[in-house]
Amino acid sequence: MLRFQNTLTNKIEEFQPLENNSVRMYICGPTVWNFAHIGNFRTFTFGDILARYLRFKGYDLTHVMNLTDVDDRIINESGRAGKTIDEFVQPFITAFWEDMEVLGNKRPDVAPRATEHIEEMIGIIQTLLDNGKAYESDGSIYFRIAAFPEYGKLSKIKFEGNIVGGSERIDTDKYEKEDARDFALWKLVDRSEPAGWDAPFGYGRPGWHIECSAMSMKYLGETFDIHAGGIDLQFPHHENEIAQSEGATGKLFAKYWLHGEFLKIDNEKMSKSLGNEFTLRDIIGKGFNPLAIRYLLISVPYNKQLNFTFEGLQGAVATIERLQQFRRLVREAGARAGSDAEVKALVEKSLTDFETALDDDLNTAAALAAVHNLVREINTVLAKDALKSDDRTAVLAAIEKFDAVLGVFGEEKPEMLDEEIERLIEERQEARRNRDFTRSDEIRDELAAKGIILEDTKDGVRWKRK
RNA sequence: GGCGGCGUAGCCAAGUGGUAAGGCAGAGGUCUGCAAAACCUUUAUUCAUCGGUUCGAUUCCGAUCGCCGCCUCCA
Repeated sequence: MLRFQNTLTNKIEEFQPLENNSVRMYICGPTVWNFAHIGNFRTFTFGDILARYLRFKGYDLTHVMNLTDVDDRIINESGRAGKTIDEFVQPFITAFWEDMEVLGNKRPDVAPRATEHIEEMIGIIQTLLDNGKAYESDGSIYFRIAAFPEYGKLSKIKFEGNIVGGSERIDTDKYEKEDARDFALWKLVDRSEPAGWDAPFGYGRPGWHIECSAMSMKYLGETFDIHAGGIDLQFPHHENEIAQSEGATGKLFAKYWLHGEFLKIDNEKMSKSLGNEFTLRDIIGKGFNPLAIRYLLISVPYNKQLNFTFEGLQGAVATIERLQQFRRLVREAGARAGSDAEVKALVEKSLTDFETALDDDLNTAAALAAVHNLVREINTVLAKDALKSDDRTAVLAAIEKFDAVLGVFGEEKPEMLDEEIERLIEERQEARRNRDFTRSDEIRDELAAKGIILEDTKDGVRWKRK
């Protein structure tokens, strides 16, 4: 029984799809104006785990993640570079999908771009104008929060006592609003500016939040199951999405809201000024295995702050190697026919524990513990050379299941031909038989330099790729 | 100032009103020509601090200290 901490209701709730077995999910994606940093990827990796787990549970999932390519920074930067939005943004979109792939995150079913959905945004804004939930002021269109009494239900924000405008903040919506809380749906711009679109209510560009309402409802319907994103989007972005969408349709927008917590670096907030803001590319550039990064990102449940340290990442590297080594050992185990009741029970228990953990609001830490427990127990059996063939099949099947959700075991990619390796190993064995350890170590070092690690066992030499 | 989260061994951390998962690192051992890998043993009388409730609290309540977040673009 899958349960989520629903940030809309602030309760742990049993997951109940709106329709039978199909689940529709929307995750707020990146603003594609630079290389995304490691904190972004924590959220997107959590989204991937969520999607994988829903499929693991047998749900028929539609997974949408948007690409924001139309905010002020993008417009300004592209204008400055003398490029169209598309020219400016395309390299970052390419880089983003490369990063996602390298981290093992699967592509969403639909990844719509804001600039390709201006028409849908205009449609929603027109509806809001028609039903009195939006108004025009100095040519721009604003959402009328006073006309949406439920405003604040997601973030539980109260406006009394909050720091309001005024201070050091420069109000970019410099036009007259009925209420300071009202937010822009459509901003009037001059035709001389780098980017703008024609709408019945004037030439301009969309406000900061309308794109997600437009794209989510286009691909998932007016009411869908899950809306997820980073905690920082809860207010105002998601709150405003609810206001716009429900204001336009009169229907519930999304049933479950899940928010991923922040990532800290060395117990400090990640920021440019502290010089601790790393892109995924920075970290991979330091030579870390992307799978280890993935492991570290999912080693703490999504709704807890994660303290990212390079010491911890180093630990994740060792852990990943242990998991991969485990799969190799199981695959290569010489097994006698049959099955052992105790081993069989171990495998079943680990699968049960794994699913119980993830059912509990996607507790990946506990799920990994279930994996590690099986690894340790089966390694003990392997050390006694006592794994039977049916159990070996069951263990490999369990690894497949774990990895369908976690994606941390990875797959090996050949760099050196197997025959070549086998030939060198044979030569080394010959040298060892002649007790020519100088030569044998030479060969071992040579192979190690090419990422081939040798292990001498009583049954012969085993090799693996690092 | 308003609202929220967190503080568990050297590090990353799960968790619960009934006596501390898991990983990394460390120590000792088995195995090995030496390694590597794997296995075994070992590493928190204690869960920021101080009070309170309770037969019993790390877990509930209050206070204090510290860290983080939202309220302003941001995953």
